[in-house]
Amino acid sequence: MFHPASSKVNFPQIESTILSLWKDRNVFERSVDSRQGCPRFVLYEGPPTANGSPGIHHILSRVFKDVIPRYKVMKGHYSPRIAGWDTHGLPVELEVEKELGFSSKTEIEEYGIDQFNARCRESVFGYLKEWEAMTERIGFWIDLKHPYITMDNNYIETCWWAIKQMWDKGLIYQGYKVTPHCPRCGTSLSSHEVALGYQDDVEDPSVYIKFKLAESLYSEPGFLDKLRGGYGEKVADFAKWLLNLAGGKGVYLLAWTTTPWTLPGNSALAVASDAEYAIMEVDNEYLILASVCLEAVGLSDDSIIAKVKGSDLVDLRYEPLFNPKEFKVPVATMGILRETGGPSSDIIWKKGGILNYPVIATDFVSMEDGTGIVHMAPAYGEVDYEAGIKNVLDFVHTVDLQGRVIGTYPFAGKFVKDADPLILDDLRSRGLLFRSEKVRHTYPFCWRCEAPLLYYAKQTWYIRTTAVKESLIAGNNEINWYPEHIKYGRFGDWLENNIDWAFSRERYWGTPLNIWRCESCGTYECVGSVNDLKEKVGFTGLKEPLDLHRPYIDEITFTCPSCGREMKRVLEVIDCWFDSGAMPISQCHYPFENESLFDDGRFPADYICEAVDQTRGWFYSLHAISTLLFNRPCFKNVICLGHILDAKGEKMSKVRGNVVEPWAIINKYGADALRWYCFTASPPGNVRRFSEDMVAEVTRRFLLTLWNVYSFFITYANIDHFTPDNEATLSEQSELDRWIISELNQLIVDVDSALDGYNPTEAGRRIESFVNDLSNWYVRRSRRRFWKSENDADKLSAYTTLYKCLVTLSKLLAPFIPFLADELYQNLVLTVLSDAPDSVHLADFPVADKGKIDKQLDADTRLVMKISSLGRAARSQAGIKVRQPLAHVVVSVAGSNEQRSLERLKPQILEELNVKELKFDSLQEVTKLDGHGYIVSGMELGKGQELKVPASGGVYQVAVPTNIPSKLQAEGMAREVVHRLQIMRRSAGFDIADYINTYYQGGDYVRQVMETFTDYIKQETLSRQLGEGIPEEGVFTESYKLGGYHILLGVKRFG
RNA sequence: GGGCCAUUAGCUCAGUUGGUUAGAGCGCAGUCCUGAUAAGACUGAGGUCUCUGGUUCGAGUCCAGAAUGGCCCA
Repeated sequence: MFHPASSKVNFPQIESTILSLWKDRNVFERSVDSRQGCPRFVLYEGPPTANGSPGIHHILSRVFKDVIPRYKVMKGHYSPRIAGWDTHGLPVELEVEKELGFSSKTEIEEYGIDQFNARCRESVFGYLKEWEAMTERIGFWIDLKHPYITMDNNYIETCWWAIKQMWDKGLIYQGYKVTPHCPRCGTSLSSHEVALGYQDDVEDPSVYIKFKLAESLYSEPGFLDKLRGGYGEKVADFAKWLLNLAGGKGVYLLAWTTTPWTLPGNSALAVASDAEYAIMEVDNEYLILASVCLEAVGLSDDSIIAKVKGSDLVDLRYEPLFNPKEFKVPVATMGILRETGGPSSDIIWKKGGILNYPVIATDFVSMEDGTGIVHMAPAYGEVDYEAGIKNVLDFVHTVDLQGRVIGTYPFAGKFVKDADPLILDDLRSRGLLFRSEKVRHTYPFCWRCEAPLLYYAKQTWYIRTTAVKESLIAGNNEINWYPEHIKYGRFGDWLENNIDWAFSRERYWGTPLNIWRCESCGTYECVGSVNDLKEKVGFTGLKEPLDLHRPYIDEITFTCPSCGREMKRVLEVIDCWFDSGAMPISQCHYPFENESLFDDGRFPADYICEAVDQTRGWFYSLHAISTLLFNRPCFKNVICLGHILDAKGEKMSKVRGNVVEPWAIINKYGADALRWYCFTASPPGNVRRFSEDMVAEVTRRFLLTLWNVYSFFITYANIDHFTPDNEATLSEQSELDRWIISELNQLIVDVDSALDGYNPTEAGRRIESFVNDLSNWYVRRSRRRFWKSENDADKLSAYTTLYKCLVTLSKLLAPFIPFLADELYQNLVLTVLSDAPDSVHLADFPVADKGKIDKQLDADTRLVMKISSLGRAARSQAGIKVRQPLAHVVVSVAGSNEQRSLERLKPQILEELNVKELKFDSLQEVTKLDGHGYIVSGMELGKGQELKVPASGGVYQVAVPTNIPSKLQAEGMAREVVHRLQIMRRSAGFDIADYINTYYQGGDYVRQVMETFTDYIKQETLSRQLGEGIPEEGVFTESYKLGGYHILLGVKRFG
């Protein structure tokens, strides 16, 4: 006996039972261990940042991570799966800062780095629990007991080893560059972090500033001669000409900017040599700007006094808007670089500056926006900085790392964005602000704290990924991407445009950068392991228990091998993307342990899966580190998921309040429903709109259909005491059974190949369509076979067939909906076969018996369905219920082959359409029957009732007769009576297998029908007796009017 | 400004190398069937396959351009 399976089902409840069953029997561990010695299948878990609750998008990626290894295990692979947690980095620090109410690095340092990091460590564990609970609940099988944790000493040590490898290959360097800097977090961001934080439609000032030509300078005695000597005839003559032209009126160069706060740092103006510039007279002043920009700036051609080339303007001098000397900010002159031989190029700049304020020529001057004259602040722009080096400009820092204006400016102490209006006011009061507007554009913000990023020149550590660019690209060629377009699209493009990885962070909670520097002579050393460190001469400061984090690591010093003074660690920690990208080796503490990593199949991974935002995140950091260290990719296959939006197609965010709470969905519909939705609702690479309705729909459409088939089977199998017997060979298999078995084997082939090709969506949809056929054709057409009283070979065949389908389905579905699949398996298999594996997840994946695939039969059955569908339509049009038997139908098909096919499967059509005979005729003849005693359904009639005969195939017409012989009318009446009695049985609360006595009262016609069909009625309704006259007591009665005749029916439980 | 993806019924999605009348599910209206009943069948309404060109005997499908949306980059 199987355990009863009610058609009323509570999936979440079933799932909780299965969860405890898995736990009790250690099913996950055993599913892994039992495959030891088999070929490996390796999943790398991209570690989630454990500082927030898991969202619906995490569930999406986790179930996609789960389905493939589950499948591979059932296919005979050994697949230990190690969980991982990303514990470092700004996200964690920010959470703690929020708790403590901090808003700057100073506060953290006053609080104490040791305490601060201790809280970070704690905060990470706080979220682990919820993640573990969710992971378990959705059936994501991964070893949560032995996860890799990026903050573990061993993990850090491997990262150190990796950095040391790169250091030894000369791939690590320190650059003085302009980097995107977060003034709140006080650190630079890498380009992939910047990519995470662009915001559209940001409002910024759009201002046009007048830079006054340095007339006073030019009028100094002897200056022009000096110019002539230093810069040549042309420069001096042009200046002289220009001043004469202006005739004492002010001459201004007009420049445009959206960042007024950089104006005090200005030290040059750039023009395009080849462009034409116009000298305009406006309001009794002279303005210079590019001719093509006149219209955009709102100036008319009429005011043009003269036109010159950009190259003419080069080396003109102008007056600073704010003289740095006056406001006491540091100034240096750029351009003298000294190679120190170390990893860093020290830059020796002349202090004090030249303060010459020249016009320079560059090749990046845009004519799209602005005036064709670009304001240059070498400290606050990448191109500005490079132009500064090239043209020996002054380098003026007017802002500190918190983004506050320094010096003695009237707006000193303000955050740059707040200083903007004050700076503009100041300029306006001096008549230097030509126009001030607002612009909306895209601007980068910190991906965590949303502070506007400032481009800021400072020293940063880089990994020279550009050195291995060709290898990065070559390695990518070996990776299978799903969807495919990512490979040479988003990811490939990113590699083609590779730039060095700025990987140091001036922060606290992260893997400390393992570089020590002698403050005295500037010698650098990179330390590759804890032992390396301990062996250093003069080593000091290591405390037990070992903690490689700041501040403890900062206290470790050793003796400089060059000068004998003290080596101290540089203060940076590393980008947490480096942590996660190093996981292939760091999770194993390679090479300090697990040296066999590369020989035993643990590297590279067979499969990884994350959302598309990881293209420049984890996908890249994995690929970069692997290529830098081993010159090969570390993953073979990757599914790249699209983002999840809300039901309206809007991005989910806490601010909008449209975030889906995964627990609510799971508690209501169950994890399987959510999983099935994730797999089948839309292709994984696409953006998807999530809504609860969709989960409800897959539950109804698929899970409940499957459950109904299962529950139907259990109900009848128990009534008939059916016991599956694998040994039994079925001699007398019906066409229907052979068909569904053929479809089943085809399904196995298709699902296997789809999963093998990393396409769970296709696989799932195939299963859906099979279950639909199974339910709506096989079971529907087989109902009578299960219901009939004889236990004959046909009935046994039906049970055996449906059993086979359900058991196979449970195995095919195991990777997708692990709970329901096991529930089915437990009851269908384990209750009868005690020596079977005790979970479906320990079973082998089904193997197709291709010999049982009969494509002809499949096609023929499709034809039967098609003809039946047309027949039902014709009946419906004729208004004749299916319960009313008809003498025959006339059918036209494409040819004699199809006719033979239908003949063979005739019983299915006769029963489905409730007719006694199947007749064939030509298309034309069948069509003519319409309206002449028949209703015809099938091909559309074209205009003028002319049949449009297609060139080939699909010529189907079905004609049903509209007049019904009295004999058949009586039979229809009998079927109607059976139907009513069945409803009454149920209303009376009888069990499905209860025997009853049946009574009736009616006129002569009723009596005649009841007598003629006594046996039939008794058999269908499990009646021991069928008698006229209703007894007084204990009988459930109903009266009906059937076909114009009154009838009173009564049922009573037998015995 | 550049790149990638998407656009097919009210919604979610199929649509094979170009080939007869573009499909399914949900939803809506109606009818039917049913001891699978929290299902099922049939019918109906609902489509300028985003648009404009081009290639072709023939384009939802191939090519070019545009629009809208999403993502990524500058």
